[in-house]
Amino acid sequence: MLDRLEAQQRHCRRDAVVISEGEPARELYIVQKGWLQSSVLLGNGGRQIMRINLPGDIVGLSALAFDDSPETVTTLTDATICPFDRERLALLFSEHPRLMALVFALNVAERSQLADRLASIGRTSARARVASLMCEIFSRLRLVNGPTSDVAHIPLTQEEIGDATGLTAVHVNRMIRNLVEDGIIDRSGNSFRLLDRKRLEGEANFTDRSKIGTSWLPPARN
Amino acid sequence: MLDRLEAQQRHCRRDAVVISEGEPARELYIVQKGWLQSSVLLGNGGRQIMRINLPGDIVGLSALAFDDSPETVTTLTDATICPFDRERLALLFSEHPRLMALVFALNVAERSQLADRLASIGRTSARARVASLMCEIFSRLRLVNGPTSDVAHIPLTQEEIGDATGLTAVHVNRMIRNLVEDGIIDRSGNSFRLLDRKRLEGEANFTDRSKIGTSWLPPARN
DNA sequence: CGACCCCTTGATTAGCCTCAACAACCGTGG
DNA sequence: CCACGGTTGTTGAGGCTAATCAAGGGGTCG
Repeated sequence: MLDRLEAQQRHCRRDAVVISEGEPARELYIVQKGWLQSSVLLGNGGRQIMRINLPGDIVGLSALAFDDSPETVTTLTDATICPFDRERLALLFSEHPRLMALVFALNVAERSQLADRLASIGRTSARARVASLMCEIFSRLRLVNGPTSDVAHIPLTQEEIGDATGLTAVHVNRMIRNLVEDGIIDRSGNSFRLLDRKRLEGEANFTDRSKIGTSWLPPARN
Repeated sequence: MLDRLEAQQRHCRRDAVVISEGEPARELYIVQKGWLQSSVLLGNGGRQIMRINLPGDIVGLSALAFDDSPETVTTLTDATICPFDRERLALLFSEHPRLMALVFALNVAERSQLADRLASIGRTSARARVASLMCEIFSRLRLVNGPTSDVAHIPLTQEEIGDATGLTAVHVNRMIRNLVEDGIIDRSGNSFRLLDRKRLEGEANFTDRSKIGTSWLPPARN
């Protein structure tokens, strides 16, 4: 059934706008390849990146509550996405309650990650915020690439890391070099290596939210 | 069906802990009366309030993804809540897809409100953050009390407003008096009156997320 | 080769935090 | 009834974190 949702493929190159803030959005997308980001623009010219979307993510769920999208979704790299419209999902709701409950659970988990980011930005230092973002990305990449990958190419400019953590690009730069100096991570270009995961997660106050419990789910229909 | 979820009632007095961060939580709650708040504690002693829960809210949805709750839920006033366990919701999933889709949509809307708060804290000034919280509360109270209520008793200490906006109590105090001085809101004790909604919402960069679209929902089963 | 983007670094500034003291209010118990 | 401690709100002074401003370097793409 999920495969059927991925029947259509759309290829996008870097910096393509998939969903535009304030405009009608009746489609959802499953990310199959590449990185995307969801963000909002503010009246004062600022931008806040809400989430980095990796392969396996469902993007555009807000179409389920609003006719017009509250956020912009843009590709960070060349990407392949699978569009389907929300009525398709309604069908899924009706016919496959167990699957739907799983999607619901994933959405709840995503909300928790957003909450973690909120706590990070609201109540921790710049260094901890950057560390937190790193933790989240590494943790989620482990789901995609396997549990041993402690080195990653992260296609984010420091400006974008700043927009995700509520900092300026200049200060992000200082914090990253700071973490490198202390031997917690290593970096060359956009490739990062996790040297001391314990310490990074400690400083970031990080909790892994990628394992979800499914024992409560309703049974499959047939 | 929803009435049946509210069959059991539990009365809690102020400052009661309903759900504890890190502890097993297999129950959900519908808020029937009173105010609650969801928050997390950080290693550095800080606290971040994620959401103010008002009557009509469903609290504890994170039980759908995690066996242990990622957040603490506490009453801000005496309150009446209706507990039901998550297997009940699984049943709802199976038998009433339309209703379930609606709950899903509500959860998505909640996520958008969280995202708005994130943008507010990450990218706007202290004054705008306080204004934003005010907007959200007034907007949601309008859903509960009718569209004309521009005066409200808000049972939050300035410390709590600070924990919701990522500020200190001291600075919250200054920002509130700031808004009062400028004739945007009025206050005596914890009673607030909205004097200039346009300006408050403008400064806060506020968008109302309480109206959700339901045209895509699957049909009712019978 | 030049234009542009991104990274890097230094100097200065501003916004919010910290610390501190006191007033107002509340529920409690004497 | 009042005394009391505890919580919350208020205000001022000073300090620190991160923003802003500015300049230059390196890489890439046309």
